[in-house]
Amino acid sequence: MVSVRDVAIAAGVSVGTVSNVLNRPDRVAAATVERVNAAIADLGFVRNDAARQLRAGRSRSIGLIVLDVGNPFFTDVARGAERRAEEDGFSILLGNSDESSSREGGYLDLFEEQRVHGVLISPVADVLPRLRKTRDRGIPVVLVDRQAPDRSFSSVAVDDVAGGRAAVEHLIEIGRKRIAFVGGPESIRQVSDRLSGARIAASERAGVALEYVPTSSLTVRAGVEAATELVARGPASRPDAVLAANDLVSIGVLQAASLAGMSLPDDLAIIGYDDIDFAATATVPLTSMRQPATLIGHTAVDLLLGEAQHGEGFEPKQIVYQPELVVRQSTSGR
Amino acid sequence: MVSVRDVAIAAGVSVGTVSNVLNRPDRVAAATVERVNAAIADLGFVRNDAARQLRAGRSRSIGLIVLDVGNPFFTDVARGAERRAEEDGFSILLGNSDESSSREGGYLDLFEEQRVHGVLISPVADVLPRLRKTRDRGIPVVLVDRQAPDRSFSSVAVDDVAGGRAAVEHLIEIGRKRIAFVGGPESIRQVSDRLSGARIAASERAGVALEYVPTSSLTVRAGVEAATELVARGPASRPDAVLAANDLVSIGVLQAASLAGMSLPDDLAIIGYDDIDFAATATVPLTSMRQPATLIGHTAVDLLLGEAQHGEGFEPKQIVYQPELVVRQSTSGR
DNA sequence: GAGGTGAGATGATTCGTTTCAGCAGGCCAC
DNA sequence: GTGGCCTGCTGAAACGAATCATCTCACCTC
Repeated sequence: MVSVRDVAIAAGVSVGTVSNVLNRPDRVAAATVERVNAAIADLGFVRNDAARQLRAGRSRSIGLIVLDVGNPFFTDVARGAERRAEEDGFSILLGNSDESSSREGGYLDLFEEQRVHGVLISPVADVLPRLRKTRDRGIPVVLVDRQAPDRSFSSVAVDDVAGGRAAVEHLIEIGRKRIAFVGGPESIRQVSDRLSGARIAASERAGVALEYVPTSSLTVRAGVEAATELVARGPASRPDAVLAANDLVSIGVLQAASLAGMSLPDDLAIIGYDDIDFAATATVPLTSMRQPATLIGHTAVDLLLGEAQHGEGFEPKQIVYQPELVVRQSTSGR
Repeated sequence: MVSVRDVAIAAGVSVGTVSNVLNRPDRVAAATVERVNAAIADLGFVRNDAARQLRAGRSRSIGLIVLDVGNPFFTDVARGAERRAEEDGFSILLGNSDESSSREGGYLDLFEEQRVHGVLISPVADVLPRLRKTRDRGIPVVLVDRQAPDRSFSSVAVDDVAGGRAAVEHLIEIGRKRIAFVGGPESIRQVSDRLSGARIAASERAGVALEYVPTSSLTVRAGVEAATELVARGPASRPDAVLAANDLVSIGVLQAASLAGMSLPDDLAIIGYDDIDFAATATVPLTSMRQPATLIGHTAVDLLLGEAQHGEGFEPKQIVYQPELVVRQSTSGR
């Protein structure tokens, strides 16, 4: 492996000069810059990032921990974050917790060891104490798609209570009375917030019943399982509408309901959440609550870099976007 | 920031002993281990990965560059890779080239600077010379979903020629004569291989015409655009079947065709490629060529770690899986 | 020609970890 | 009592880049 030292020897200068060529070429005479660059190309020199980081004290990476890489919502968040990070010469390390606390913890450990510039996280459950430790070690943390109850962390979120509420209000408007909320686990804030929004909307209207149908995760498979149980009930006790905690679950519900021969949305109206690209292309195009995924990622990195610059005593900021109802066939029947 | 040195002082031992507690606790007396661990917990010591790496000469990460993180096929590959890497204590750095050579190059630079343990890449176009350099620097490279024409690299791929061929044979079997292959750019090997497989199948049957409809990328949007142009033609010159280069494109085609009021699969049969989860849940469930995505990622890491251990003179291995036709409504009409 | 200036280059030092030759002291065998 | 051999621990030497106080020297001014 060739190091700055080798380059320095080859170019007939000192290591300090090579370093200057690399980092502040304006301080070096043009002829020297050229000579050093020639030596670099010649020897195939590649900077050792570990050495830079060791010296600098921290890395130029930002850790991002998401609940599920298989969910397009999160890949969109990641894409937004990456684009913003790129602007400032940072890169994103993507970690996938798969809704598991232990995997989440593993990534936090990893990111701390890497002396990451900051951490963006869509937390599984209550890792707030852990995150406080991380921040105490000097690593800024920004919550994604979730707010800290005590406002002690910066966050970029969408108003999930309002979203759950708007979704159920829409279902009520189209005449539905027996509504099921499908999703879980409740420990995920997105789930519990959307559920409580749904409950508020339902309680405001007489004659509307809201049932909570828990699932163990937010996947297509979980949606299929929950819906299979639902449609197996008699038509009388069966709900006439489903609000799913996210689009993956709603696609599962839709799949199971069609398979059981139900007519959509007549027998069952379905609303999803996130408005991923595939919602519009589903068997019956899905009504969904749209969230500005790319923007969320972008803003989160913004906040993080701001916090990283200001250092201590930075006032956490909470950003909340509003979701938007996108009506399609699964609730409008064309 | 607390270092091994601080821990050593706190525990009343030397730095060497702290390091041994961290890495080979069996060589240290039990009482000492305990004392050191207490000091670590007490001070909140976190290893500095940069320093470890600098010493070790390379990192415990593996770089993975994919063409599109938004494509579930690649997130499945990533998941498989991650699972396998985890087993040996490695982590995956995920880079998204978005089919852009310059972004791809950027990630390669980054990974080289990080002295990554190895690189898994689904290449955009002809980066082979560049990859050779990377390997010459001592970083093993494994191609994913693509073979090196000269077998100079290890690779894990799926037989795309066979896949394209099988797909078109299926279309011919169900009586289609005017087949369009939609996808691009051709510089992506997956596209050109699937296309040439398709051409072989078409040429073997008299009276079957195959048309190539290029797109600029492999996305839903690109599929919509291409299909919009196709359906605008008169029914006589319009194809009666489409093979899309991947599922995202096929979903776009399907969307545009339905919107234009075409009856599927009667007016237009559609086959996708990859069999992502969303293929089965599309407006009209999509026939698709299934690829073992998770297995591909798993195997790629396997090969990589093997190559990394053997060092020089490692004989590259080419692994080729066979795709599998999954017939659904978009070609069977229920 | 003395004194001053500043661009350009230098090289010792630093970051935190791992490694490894070597040391202390206890124990056993002869 | 000496030599040999453990076990457990030590401390200095790397790893590669960045920093910064310091030096050199060409050039300018009076």
